[in-house]
Amino acid sequence: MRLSTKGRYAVTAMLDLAIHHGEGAVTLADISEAQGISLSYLEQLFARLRKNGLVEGIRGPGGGYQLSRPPTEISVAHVIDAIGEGVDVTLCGGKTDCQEGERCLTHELWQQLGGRIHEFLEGITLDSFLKRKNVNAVVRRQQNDLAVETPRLRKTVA
Amino acid sequence: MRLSTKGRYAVTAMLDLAIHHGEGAVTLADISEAQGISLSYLEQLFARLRKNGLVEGIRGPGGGYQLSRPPTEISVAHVIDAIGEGVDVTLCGGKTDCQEGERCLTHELWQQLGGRIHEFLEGITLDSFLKRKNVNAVVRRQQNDLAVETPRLRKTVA
DNA sequence: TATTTCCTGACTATTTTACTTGGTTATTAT
DNA sequence: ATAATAACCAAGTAAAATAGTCAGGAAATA
Ligand code: FES
Ligand code: FES
Repeated sequence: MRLSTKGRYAVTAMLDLAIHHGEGAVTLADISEAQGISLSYLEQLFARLRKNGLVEGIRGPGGGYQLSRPPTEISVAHVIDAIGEGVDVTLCGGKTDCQEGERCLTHELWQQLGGRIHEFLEGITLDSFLKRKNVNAVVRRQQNDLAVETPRLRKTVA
Repeated sequence: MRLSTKGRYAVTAMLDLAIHHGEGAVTLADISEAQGISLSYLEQLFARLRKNGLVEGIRGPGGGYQLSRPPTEISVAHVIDAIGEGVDVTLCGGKTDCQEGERCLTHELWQQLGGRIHEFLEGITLDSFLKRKNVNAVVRRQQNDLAVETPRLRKTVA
C-alpha cells in the first residue's frame, strides 16, 4: 500500500513556489537545489503543472515559474490531479470491469477509499499547509541552509 | 497517486475466504479460478497472511485455507498490514529524514494522509463489507459463473 | 503408496519511477 | 548584435517495484 511518489515531488515544488509567492519568479534550478529534486525531472513535472494552469513559466534571465493563482486557492488535490494520475485507487481505473469485463469484488472498497483520499487532499491548500507550525520550521531551516551554502543569496532570503 | 495493487489481491482473496467461512477449507486453486489471480502469486501472499495469524493452512486432500478468526474480527487494515507494507505513505518510511537526514517539507502531509487511510480501512471488516448490497451482487454472480463453468461444483455452492 | 494440497526459494518478465542527454526557443543584459 | 539565461521539448536509460513463473519439497489423506 505504497503511494506513488511522483505527486510528492510536485507538491514539494509547488510549496516552494508558494513560499516565494509575490516575490517574482523562482527558477527550477533554485527549487532543484533547495528541495533536492533533479532539474530535468522538475521540468517534466512543471510541463504538466503549466498545461493545467497551475503555474506560469517566464523565460529568459530573471525568469522562472510562479503560481498563477494565490496559494490560498490551490489545494494539494489540484496539484496531484494536474500531475496526471488523479487519485486512482481502483485497478480498473473507474471502469468497473477488471474481472473479465465485470465489477470485481473489491471495486467499491477502493473507489470509496479514493474518494476519501481526494476529499482529504482537497481540504488542504498550499497556504494553509505552510502556516502549520512544523512545516514552517522546515521552511526556515531550508532558508538558513541556503544562506550558508551560497555566497550570493536567493533574492528572497532577506 | 496510484496505490500499490498487491494489497488488493490479498483483500480479494481474504474476502473469498470470508464468503466460505464456516464451510471448511478453501483451496488456493479455487480462489485462483474464482478471482482470477495466479496460483503461485497467491501462495506468496498467503505465506504472509499465515505468518501474521490471519489464516490457517491445512495440508493434504480436502485441505486448503480458512480464516483463523471470524470475518467480523478481521479488518481490511489487518490484511493490508499483514501483507507487509503497512500503509506507508511517506518517502522516508516514518523516519523523518528524507532530506539529507532531516524532515522534508511534505512529511507531515503524507504522514497525516497515511493515518486517515489506515483509519478508514480499520473501520471496514470483511464481514461488514460483504454485507453491502453491491458487493453481495458480485458474490452471487461469481457463484453462478462457477456453476456454469465446472461440472463438479465447489462444495460450497449448493 | 499415490494423490492432494500447502509450503518454499529462486528466478524472470513487465511496468513504473526517476533520472539523463541533448537539444530548441524566448527573453534579457551587455 | 551577441551572449547569457532559463523555460521548453523529445528521447532514451537505469533502477526499482510489481506481478508472475518454475521447480521442487513436506504434510496429510485415502
Ligand atoms: S477495481 Fe474496479 S472492477 Fe475491479
Ligand atoms: S517524507 Fe518523511 S522526511 Fe520526507
